[in-house]
Order: sequence, then C-alpha cells, then structure tokens
Amino acid sequence: MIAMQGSGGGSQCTATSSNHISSGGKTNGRAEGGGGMVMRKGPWMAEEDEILIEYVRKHGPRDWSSIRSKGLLPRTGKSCRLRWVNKLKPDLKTGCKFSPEEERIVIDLQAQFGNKWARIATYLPGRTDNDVKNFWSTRQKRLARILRTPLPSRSSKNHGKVPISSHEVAHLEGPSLDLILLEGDSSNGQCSQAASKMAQMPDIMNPVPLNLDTALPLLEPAMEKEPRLSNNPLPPLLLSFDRLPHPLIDLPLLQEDASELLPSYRDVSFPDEFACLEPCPCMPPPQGLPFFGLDAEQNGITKVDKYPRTPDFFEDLPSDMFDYLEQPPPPPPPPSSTSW
DNA sequence: AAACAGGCCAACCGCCGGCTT
DNA sequence: GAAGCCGGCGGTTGGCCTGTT
Repeated sequence: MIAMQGSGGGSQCTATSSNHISSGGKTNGRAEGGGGMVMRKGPWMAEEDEILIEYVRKHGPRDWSSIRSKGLLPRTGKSCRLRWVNKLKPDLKTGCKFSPEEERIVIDLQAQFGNKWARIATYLPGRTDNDVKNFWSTRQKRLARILRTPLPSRSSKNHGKVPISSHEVAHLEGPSLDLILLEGDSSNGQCSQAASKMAQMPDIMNPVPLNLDTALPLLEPAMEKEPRLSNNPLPPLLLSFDRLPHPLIDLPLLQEDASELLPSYRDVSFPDEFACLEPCPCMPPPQGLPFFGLDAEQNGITKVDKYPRTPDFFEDLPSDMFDYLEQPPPPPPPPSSTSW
C-alpha cells in the first residue's frame, strides 16, 4: 500500500484518505471504450485505486493504456495516469493548503512561466499541476470577486506559452486604457482616494487585466478597512504589476490625468520587452533594488528583471507598503525524475 | 435552521507534441 | 512524409464542504 503522507514541512497537512468517494459523482458516467469495453467515468472507487497502485508497483507509471487493454480497469489510460499523478502518487501533500512560501513560489513562477502549471509544480514538492492550477484559479476568482471585475477573457487564451504581462495585455487588447491604478498604500486608505480619482475617467473601466501577484495582498486588507471599496460598484483601481513599479514607466500613470499620459506610456516599446524571456538587450540589467522573487539564474531559472529601479522611488512609498513581501527562500530544484 | 455564497478539488475534455509504424 | 497512437498539459466543469447571513 502507498502511505499518503504529507511532507514534513506541512504541519497543516492531514494524511487524508486518497479516496474521497461520493456515490453519484460528477459524471459517474459510462462510456464505450475501445474494444467494446464499457469505460467507467467519474469518481474512483477504492478497489480501482488498489488495482492501479498494484499495476504501478509492478510496471511503473507507464503504459497507461495497457491497464485498459489488459482488462485490469475499465478506465482510459489518461484517466489512470491522472488518478495516479494527482491522487495516488506517494508523497503528495494531500489536503494541505499552500503555505505562504509555496504561494510566493507559485506567484513568482507564474509571472515568469505563465500558466505552465506542470513546470511550476516541479518546484513544489508534493504538489501537482492540478494543485497549482486550482490554487491559482481560486486566487483569480477571489480577486475578481473583490474587485467586482470579470476574469480575464478566456477567449484570448495564452495557452501559457509566454507569460503575458499586464502591460502586454494593455497592448493586445485595444485602444482603451485597460490598466487600472492602485495608488498608494492600501493600508491607509489611499487606494480609495485613487478610486475616486479614477472613477472620474469612465473610459478606462474595461477590461481589467489583473495581476494578482501584488493586487491581492494589497487589496484584501484595504477592503477590510475600506468596505465602501467593495460595496460600491466603483471600478477597482489597480495598477497591474507583475513586478514593482518603475518610476519612468509607471509613475506617469500616477499623475492626475493618466489618460493624457497614455500616449507617452504606449510609446514605450513594451512589446519587444515583453517578448523577452531571456536577458533582454533592449533594457539595461536590473540594478539597485530588491527583487521580491527568485534569484537570477538560479536552479535553471533566469529571472529577468526587466526594469531598473532606483531607491528614490521606494523612498517615496510608505515604508510598510511591501511588508507583506518577504524574500522568499529559493525554490527547491526541480526533483530529479525518479524512475518509478 | 435554512439558504446562500464562496472555496476547494477531483476529474473530464480537448489540444498538442513526440513517438512509432 | 503521413497517419495513428499515446501521454502530457492546460482549461473547464461541477459536486461537496464550509462559513456567513
């Protein structure tokens, strides 16, 4: 049998049963598989898990389709693989919420890799791509709800091939200013002042490409202290950063009338920059300021800090503005592919 | 206590790329 | 080179659980 054990670090982990079997699951359907075999769908039964575990123990996690062809289970190979990867594999952190460290890793790697959940999951021992995906999805929904904004359009799928920065979205999605501004320290109500300002600019309220990395931790405390932000249908004011603000590029948006400055903002050659996943010759290397993320060139990850930052900029910010951000520990290297 | 909303998560679907024939 | 198969991956769905009203 496989012991479902949480990792040592996850004190909240509960060694839950791998089988959450509810009679009458989502589909509980049957489908005709190849060879006339009636394929089972829906929640897995404990007996099926045992068969699958036994198969993997004997043959390793491969040749999934042979499980069906040998008549061991009335499940597709894909279904078997998914069940193994997401639930039955040893050392999964089943029933354990993401730790703050894990959240930071996900946030940072998502900014770098885009929706490459499987890749991101390799940096999170015990987590599957499904876990990461669900975590991120929940996060998106939560912020969307807080901001009362639609989630980013699903029609413009990025398929995770290239991380789309908020600025890139601004270029892709049309003529209107679709970056929303969060100004100042959310903890002292400045964001509500910004909200009032921006509410006077009706043209900028659609759509809202959100970067949750910074917005969520900033906004949630703000919502608690400023309920009217969440109670009003006020458009949220969120400058969508997947990085810390750059004084030359972003500060213009902090001016009284951002729309007047939009042309200059757009004149900056963003598309080329954001096409860069490797160190980009079009921008100088990062210097001076801390990056709240991965170290550059660590564990095979090249974190490209595209923007030089000056200490002056941060001196103008409330000193505790980024208190919620700590230097995260470096992510563990991707686990070497264990031959199971 | 009931209704509702939101969070969580398992599992399916469709697409894509690699491999084999 | 083309076709088919298979596994991997990301997106999506929908049911259950939990907290709030």
